Amino acid sequence: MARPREFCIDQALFKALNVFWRHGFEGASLSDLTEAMGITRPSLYAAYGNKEELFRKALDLYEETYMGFTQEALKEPTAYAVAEKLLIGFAEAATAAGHPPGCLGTNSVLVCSEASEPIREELMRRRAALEATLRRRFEKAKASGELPSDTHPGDLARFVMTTVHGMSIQAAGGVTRQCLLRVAAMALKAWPG
Amino acid sequence: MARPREFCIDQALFKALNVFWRHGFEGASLSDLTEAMGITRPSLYAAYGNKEELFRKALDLYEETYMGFTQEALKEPTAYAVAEKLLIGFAEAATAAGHPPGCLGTNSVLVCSEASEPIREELMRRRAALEATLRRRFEKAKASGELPSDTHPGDLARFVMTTVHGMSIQAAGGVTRQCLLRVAAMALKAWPG
DNA sequence: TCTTATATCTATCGATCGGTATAAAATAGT
DNA sequence: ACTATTTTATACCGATCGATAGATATAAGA
Repeated sequence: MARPREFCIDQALFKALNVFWRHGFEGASLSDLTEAMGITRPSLYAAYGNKEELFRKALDLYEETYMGFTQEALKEPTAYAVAEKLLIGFAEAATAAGHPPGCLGTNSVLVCSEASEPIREELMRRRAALEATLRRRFEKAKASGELPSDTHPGDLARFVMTTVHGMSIQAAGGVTRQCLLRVAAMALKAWPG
Repeated sequence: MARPREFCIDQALFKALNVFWRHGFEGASLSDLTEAMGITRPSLYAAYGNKEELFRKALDLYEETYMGFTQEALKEPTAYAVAEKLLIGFAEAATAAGHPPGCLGTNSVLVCSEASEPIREELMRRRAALEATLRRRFEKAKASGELPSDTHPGDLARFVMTTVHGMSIQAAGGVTRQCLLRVAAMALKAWPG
């Protein structure tokens, strides 16, 4: 009973996701976004709220679309397999064709002006959540005897996350998938036991 | 034979370095910079050129002041000791008191608007230079028999740099020095041989 | 003291930032 | 055909961006 929208919300959100991925939250201007999405500013605000909400929606879409392997990895039977799948998954996701290299989360998490602190904190929260999940998985493995009793699950989780973030930076700098996979394999050599 | 400058160029540059460190190149506005430096805009332009040149000068000062340990590390007698000193040095530098956490180079290298691409490329260049130096050091160690003959020096250098960059992100997120040192120790367990 | 040279201050530049008021265009229901 | 409702496009908002013009203040040399 009203004029229908002339663009597809999800399709335009994908375009926005790509812009954010490449330039980060602050580096992506509304002009960049609307041009890539093929819509005007008022359409963007009517459909998504504002730039920050658009970013959060893009972030959700990103996790659904590209980070699904993390939930898959956590289902692996052994802690080692979880870490392996996580590292390989990130190496592949950060270098996949069809989207910018690196990790959207990492790309916007480091520094920003004070105006974007809420976004930075949101990203840090999500990052910490994954690390905590990983730590709990490793605690379980330690309790079940899979990991040696002198293993520190928190350290192990942090080490895996450190490698993941490092790979994300390397990927953003143009390092190839093969190279990252070798980095992942090397990190796994540090596995305890 | 002219009016003397009322501020110390090096001292003000240190203030600018801190602002860039915390907010990155784009996230640091001229207002942030001049306020921290205690000078006005025209003074800044007269003394340093423009924002980009100021950043490069701050970057040089940063490497002199905080990254000296990398050159020290490269003088270590064994490849393992080089890697160890590099990892420990970064862990400590990224968490030292008196300046923002993390690494200035990493903080501005990830993403930016198209206007700051030159800065991004400069940082990537410096990063790649350190990795190449490291790789050559590991090649020497392989030739001399210190490293097993099936070792890939490029992979090893990339793995060390990946860990360093990952630690930088962790530090920027508030991870403590002790935690980072344990990450460094864990990474060294992957050492070949 | 007068000139010359540089530094500083105030005030502003054009461009761009994120965001919006307004009104025309397009649909569905009556 | 008319009304209600939503989307669209144009044109603009105040704020901030990096950068600078012009005038004033402060020194050294003649």
